[in-house]
Amino acid sequence: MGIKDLLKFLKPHTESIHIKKYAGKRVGIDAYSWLHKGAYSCSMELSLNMEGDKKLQYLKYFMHRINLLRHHKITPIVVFDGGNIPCKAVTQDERERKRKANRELAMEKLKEGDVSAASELFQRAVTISPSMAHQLIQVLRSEDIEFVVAPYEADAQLAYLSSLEAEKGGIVAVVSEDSDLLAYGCPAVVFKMDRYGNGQEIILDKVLGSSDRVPSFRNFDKNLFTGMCVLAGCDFLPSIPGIGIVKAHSLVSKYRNLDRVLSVLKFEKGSQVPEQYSKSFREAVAVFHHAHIYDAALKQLKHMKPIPEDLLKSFDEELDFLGPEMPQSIATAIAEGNLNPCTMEAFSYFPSSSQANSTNLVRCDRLKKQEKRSLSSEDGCFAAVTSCKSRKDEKRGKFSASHAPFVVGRKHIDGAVELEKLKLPLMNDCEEESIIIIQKEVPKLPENNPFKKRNMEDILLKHTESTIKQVSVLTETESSEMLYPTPDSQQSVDSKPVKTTEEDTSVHREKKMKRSSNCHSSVQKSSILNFFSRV
DNA sequence: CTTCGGTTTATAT
DNA sequence: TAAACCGAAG
Ligand SMILES: [Mn+2]
Repeated sequence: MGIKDLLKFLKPHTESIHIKKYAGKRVGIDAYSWLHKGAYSCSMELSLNMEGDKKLQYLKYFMHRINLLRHHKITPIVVFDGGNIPCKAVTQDERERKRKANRELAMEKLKEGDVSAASELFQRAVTISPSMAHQLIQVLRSEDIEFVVAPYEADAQLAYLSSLEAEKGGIVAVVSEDSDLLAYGCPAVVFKMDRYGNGQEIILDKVLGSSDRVPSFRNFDKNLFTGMCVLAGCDFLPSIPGIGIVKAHSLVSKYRNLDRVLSVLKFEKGSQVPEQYSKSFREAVAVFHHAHIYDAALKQLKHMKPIPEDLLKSFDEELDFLGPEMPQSIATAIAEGNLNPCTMEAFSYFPSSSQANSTNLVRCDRLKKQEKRSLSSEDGCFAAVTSCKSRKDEKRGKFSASHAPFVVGRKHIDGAVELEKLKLPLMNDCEEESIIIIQKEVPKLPENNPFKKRNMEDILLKHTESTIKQVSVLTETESSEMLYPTPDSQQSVDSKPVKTTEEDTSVHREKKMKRSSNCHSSVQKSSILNFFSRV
């Protein structure tokens, strides 16, 4: 989980700041850290997919913070985690195992009638499902907030954005809880930002350049710093037994060269050093430098930093540990929030059960060209569209033409979902991989199924009436000083909804519509605005 | 002092 | 997505 003990170790190098120091700047947001925090306020509702809007409180939490930044004239860029990176698999499996255990315990307690014990356990079982992330994405779209879904780790994407000029979509700082960002070389990170905008800032160059603070990083460059992080133990590679952040730091400062540190370690620790350690070590460092990220200008997958020829050779041209490459169309569909990066299913507009994300309509599968994997037929799948390269293979396997009751191509799939909507220009990506779109049978839900009833549109429609008259000042940047007090003036922040007269309300509404006049349905938009303005 | 392995917290009323 | 915390052992 991040770099073990790094933040504690860097405590002397942190500075308490208020986020308003980034006024006028573009700042990256590590979406999952706020999503997780927000989910705590409604973990049971989410886990059980209960009726009502309480399970949407995580969205309100998130937007509250977004509005805090906007109030201070900061432009937030929200970055989501994407697919799972192979070398992190063990870390993630362990997390999921614990979550499931807690969830089952919670269900037991619930059966026993012990609600408070259950809800405590549900808190430990919270997961941010892709569906939840997608609901947030829809709100961000409606609020014209920039966002991007990273192909793999958000950390890497944020570090990449930090290396760009603002004009090219870059950011000057990142708000996150994750120490990995420093290992990725992020120049400025704000940790532990609270609801008032107070946080702990670490400037990497200050850390490396400072001469008077302890621990000292004299003679460290970013590469050595990253090496120290890996030695201390990271998500990709556990540390050698007995090595923590302190020893990692002293080894690196003593030898000022990672290869030398490794050979010293092998000599001193002997058999305690795993056989594969130095290879894994080099790979982990390479992830921090060359992870796969999305280049929004080129609209394609790239390495965070280009991989030098000799480094590539030293890995025998095998970069599988970075996660598979993907065609431009897929990377873009993921980045723009149209494709679930874990399942490769298209997001359906209507969220289903937020925790069990099972009713998406379309699935997009990638098959390596060479791979002779037989197309396993998932129950309920009945149709496929293939890209041009493999179209001749259509008769292959279970996906014969007779199973495909729709046009092969980009137009329509059986009338249910238009491919256009998915922004998947399938025909462009034939060399690398073939792409298969599978349509699942639309699940037949009973009329009283709560999953079906509770979708975003219902909720928004339902609340349009009640909220339209009660516009709070949360989305208004002018008169909201009292809601976002600066540290010195932060007494009563009980942000009660500001009662407005009918007159005021319509004025507010008009303002909002004007602001978003360039876009589609302003009715729905303003209902979303109002919904997340409610207090 | 440092590392290790476990548990608890993160919300908001 | 994680860090913080705490007692025990090296
Ligand atoms: Mn991370």
